[in-house]
Formats: sequence, structure tokens, C-alpha cells
Amino acid sequence: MLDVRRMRVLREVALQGSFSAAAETLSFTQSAVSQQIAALERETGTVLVQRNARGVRLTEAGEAVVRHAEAILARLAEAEAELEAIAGLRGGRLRMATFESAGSSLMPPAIACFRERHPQVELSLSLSDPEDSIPQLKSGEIDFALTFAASPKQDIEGVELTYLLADPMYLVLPADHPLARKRHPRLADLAEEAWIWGSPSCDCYRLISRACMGAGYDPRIAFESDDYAAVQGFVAAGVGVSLIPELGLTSVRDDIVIRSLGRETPIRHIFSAALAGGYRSAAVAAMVEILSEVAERHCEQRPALALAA
Amino acid sequence: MLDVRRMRVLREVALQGSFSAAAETLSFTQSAVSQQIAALERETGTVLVQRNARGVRLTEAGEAVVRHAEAILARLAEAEAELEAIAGLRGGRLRMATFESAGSSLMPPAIACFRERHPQVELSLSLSDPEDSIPQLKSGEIDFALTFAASPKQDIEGVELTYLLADPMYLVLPADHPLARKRHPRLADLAEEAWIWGSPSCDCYRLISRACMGAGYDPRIAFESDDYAAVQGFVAAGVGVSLIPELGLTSVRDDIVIRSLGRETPIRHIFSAALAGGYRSAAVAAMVEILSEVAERHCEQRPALALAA
DNA sequence: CAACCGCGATAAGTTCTACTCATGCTTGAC
DNA sequence: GTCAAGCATGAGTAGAACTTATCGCGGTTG
Repeated sequence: MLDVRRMRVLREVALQGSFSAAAETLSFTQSAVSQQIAALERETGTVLVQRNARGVRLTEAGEAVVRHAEAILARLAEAEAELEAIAGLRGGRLRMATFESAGSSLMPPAIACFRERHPQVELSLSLSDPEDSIPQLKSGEIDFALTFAASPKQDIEGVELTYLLADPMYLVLPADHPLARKRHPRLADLAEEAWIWGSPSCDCYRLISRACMGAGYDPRIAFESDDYAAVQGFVAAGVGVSLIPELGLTSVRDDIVIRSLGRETPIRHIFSAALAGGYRSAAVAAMVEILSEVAERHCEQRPALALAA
Repeated sequence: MLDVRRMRVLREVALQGSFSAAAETLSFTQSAVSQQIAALERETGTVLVQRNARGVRLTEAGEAVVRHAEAILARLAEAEAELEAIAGLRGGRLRMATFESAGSSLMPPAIACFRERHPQVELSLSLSDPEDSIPQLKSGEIDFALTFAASPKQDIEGVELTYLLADPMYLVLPADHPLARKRHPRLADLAEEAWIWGSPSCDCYRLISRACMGAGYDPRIAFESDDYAAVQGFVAAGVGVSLIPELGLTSVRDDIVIRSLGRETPIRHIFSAALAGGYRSAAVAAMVEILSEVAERHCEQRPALALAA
């Protein structure tokens, strides 16, 4: 393989017209240049330079090598520039995944902020629940994920979690439900209700289940859906009641009512997730930082219904 | 500047998925790979590789480097291929110059032969007399020239000449000229004639002049032209007589006659000219060889008028 | 003409780099 | 716990890439 260092020397020789001058601009001695060119000619088995009394001139082969050298050196410079851009958040990409309710609550302001601070980083976001996004993170398909779990102290092998906020769940009832008139309903009041739940693979499922068990009954499941807008719809239609996390209540139908369960409130916990291992790309670090800010702001400006809890 | 050797190692690591495997295919030890990658990371100030228990995965920066590495290595391969092509006459170019009469006599068969043997070499040919073509050769504008001179032993500083053939000059007379009836006219018979000559800068000028001086007179110049077809026209029109070299007589008007001057015949000598200095490109060497063949064939098949000399 | 530049080549010596070898540490599998 | 597979690291070595010093060549200049 041709040696790029040597090609660079040849290019300088071509540019300067003599070994000595090239040595000068390269901060080499003339001897080094002579040896490098000689080595390059030996390796290629070609005469690259015509030595004259007053300096040198390239042969056709030499010119060909210089042409390629120019292209290669340019490409090397590009590579360096790209690395700097990635490190300085003036380039590169950030591939993220979020679960749905954060996708319509926390992520929009976070992405807006990121875009404003680092407009040249290419962002992509997909929707997937933790049971999908964590494997994607581990396999390198994505760089960052928003996840949630039942416990605030979570530990996932190979993944570094950053705690963002607690997301309380609220009871959702049809507007004409008897309990809707009650300020502070209890879970025990709902033993006979039909329930609308998320899919069994979701941690929310466990959370609700555990809450009802704590209240002394095994809830009856009328319907399963992961889409909180749909769940609101089913509740409004009288199919059943449900527990929906605060982040899933960015918009609330007016034919349903939201009630806090007080200290019975099940709480899920939201985390930033990135690959563990000491290294964290600048883009991931920036996004984790921004999401922490957004989460903090979110907690400060919690809607009234949260305060009611 | 990024080190291409190291980039190549990184590329192999990316390809193989582990340092060990990359070392295997590169015939290195695992240690060498580890050190090279570490050095690359140190130089770029970036983490390029995520080390896991089971092998490694590239970071975004690492992938960027590999992308550039691919391009650069491809370009290096191209460069090598081009050098081989030039050396093996499967590419490259040959820029030539010839004086006019050889351009319509020796060069066409030579170029045809070259194109047949080495169709991938790009050929270009310009018309210029030795006083132009030799400087062009020295300055590198052309790689090869056909030249002529008054003496068969010629020496031009910095130029390597290869003798091709002797080009005798013939007396050209109007068909109705009194001397046209004579089988073997003498120069002395032409003392009173008007002459049509090439330009004074041309060696032919000296050649004719010297010949006439040898016959004891200073010839009278009626007209100057370097174009032998034009000269033939002027002779036919009765403007004067001329001496035209054999190579300028590839086509002869039928209203003029050609006569040999026997042992008084002035002779110019034709050479291949290439830059001196030990190195000669494959294309130049091939063309010199071919022109020697063409010249030899030309001498063997000399037209009858030459034999009459 | 002699002396002298300016240029490239070359020999010898030094420094640095890129390897290998040997070994240690971490992690995941059984 | 043990093992295997993987990367890291320290020490040592061979070779590459420089520098220094010197030579030879060709052109220029006093």
C-alpha cells in the first residue's frame, strides 16, 4: 500500500519545485525529503521525479500520484473536521427513542431546546416502549432512550439511567360516573369496576395491578390499549375506568373526569437511558442535560390536578 | 494529520467486530491492534470504539472515521492501479510534437502502430519545428519530439536524440524548365535561378545555402515558405526552383519534376528526441522504438526517385 | 578560469514508532 | 468456581524516519 506520508512529501515537492524547498516548508531536512521520495519510487517501482540541476520536475507517474495525494489529503482533512464537528456538537446525529406519553410531553420541548442549541446535529426519534428501546440501545440502533419503571431505583445491565421525574397516575372516570362527584375517591371504591389497561408487557400494568391488590381486590380487565387517547375514549364511552399517568394527560377530553388517588397514587418513574461504559457522546450528554432541565421545569409547573394529590 | 495505517486498522476492527479478529486478518497481534486504536483515539481526542466484554462496537465518531478510511483506501488502490497502468502502457498519455513533413509521412504509420499496440495510452500530436519543439520538450510541455538537423551527429544539451534516417533533398523544377530534360542536373547549372526556401530559422535554409555556396554562388531568394505543398505550387507557377526533402514529397504535383542532385544532394537528418536523464517513460520508449521501425521500413521502401540518386 | 552557490545523493547515527511477547484484568457462560 | 474470550499494558526489539555531515554535480559569478 502506498504510504500517505510519503505522498504528502511528494505533493509538497511538486508544489515547491525542489526537494530543498519542500523540506523547508515541511520543516524537514532536505535529506529526509530525498529519502522519502526515493522510498516512494522504490515501492512503486516507478520514477516519479526527474532530477535536474535546478530542482526537479514530476514525471507523468509522479503527477498521477500527486493528484491522488491531493484527494486523499483533502479527505483526511474532512475526516478531522467531521470528528471535531461531532465532538463540538456542530454535526453528527442523535438517534432517540421514547415511550409514547413522553413523546408528546417531555420530548417536544427537549427537542426544541436541543435544536436551538445545536442546530447542526441531526435528530431522529422513534416511539417504543422500554422493552423495545433498551435492547435497541444495547444493540446500537439508537443512542438514547426515554424509559420508565415502577421503581425510582432502577438498574439495567449495561445501561446508564439518569432519573428525571416521578409520574403519578390519575384515576380517569366517565363524567357521569357516581364517583366523579367525590373529591377524593379511594381505590377500594372501584373493586367492582371494569378496567381499561395497557398491554401486560408494560410496567404500568404491574403498577395498577399492585395498587388494586393493595386495596384488596383483583381488578377485572375490560379492554387493553397502550394509547392513552384511546383509553380516554373508552372511558368516556363507559367501557370502564382507568389509571393514566400524568404525562398521558397532556390533553383531556371534557366528557371524562380526572381524580387523584391521594397517597394511594401509583407512581411510575421516568429515566434517561444511555449506554453505560464511561463514554458518552457529546450529543447524548447534551440531551440528558436538557431532559433533566425539562423535567425539572415540568415538575415546577405541574398542572393543578397534580397539586390536588 | 490522521494516520491512514491506523484508520485501516480501525476499519478492520469495524469489519471484524473485535480487536482479536482484526489482528488475525491483519496478521498482527491483538496487542498491536489495541495500541493502534488507542493511539488513534489519543490523536483524535475522541472515543472511537466502545469496548464491550464480547468485542467492540464503533461510536458515531468511529463510524465516521471508517467511512473516510474506506474512501481513502479505495483512492490509494486507484493510485496504485494507475501507476501500474502507466508503467504497463495500459494508461497514461504521450504528448508529441513533429515537424510538418514527418507529420504527414513518418508519424501516421507510427501512431497507427502505437495505437494498435497500446490502445489505452492517450496520444496527442502538435506540429512544430525543432526550434519550438526542443524547448517544449525541455519545459515538460511535451514528452517526445521528432526533429531534424543538418548533421547526423547531433548533441542537444539535456535532450537524448535517437537517429532515425537520412532525408535527402531533391531539386524541384517546373515541368517545362530547360533542366527538366536533364537526367542529372548539377547545382552549378542553377546559379541564375530564383529560389524558393524555407524560413531562415530552419536548418534546411542553411543546408541549401551551404550546398549552393559549395557550387560557387550565392543563391537568389525569390520567396520563403515552410509549406512544401505551397513550395510545389510556387515552383509550378514558375516563381522559382527549390530543394525539397524526400519526406516533403509524399505527394507530388504533376506539373513539376523532381531531380536528384546525385552526390551533391543535401541531406537532413531525422531524430527522435526525448528528455535526457536516465529515465524514459514506457510510452516514450515504445514510441522511439516504433519510430525506429517505421524509419527502417521507410528506407527499405524508398521511392524510385531516391534510388535514382 | 577558479571559486562558489544551490541542488540532490548518501553514509552514519539517533530517535521514535510499530511491532511482538508475556501477562493481567474484566466479563459472560457453564 | 472455573473457564474462555476479549481488551489493556509493560518491556523489549526491529525498523522506519529523521538529523547531521559530507560529497558530487552543474551553473553562475567575480
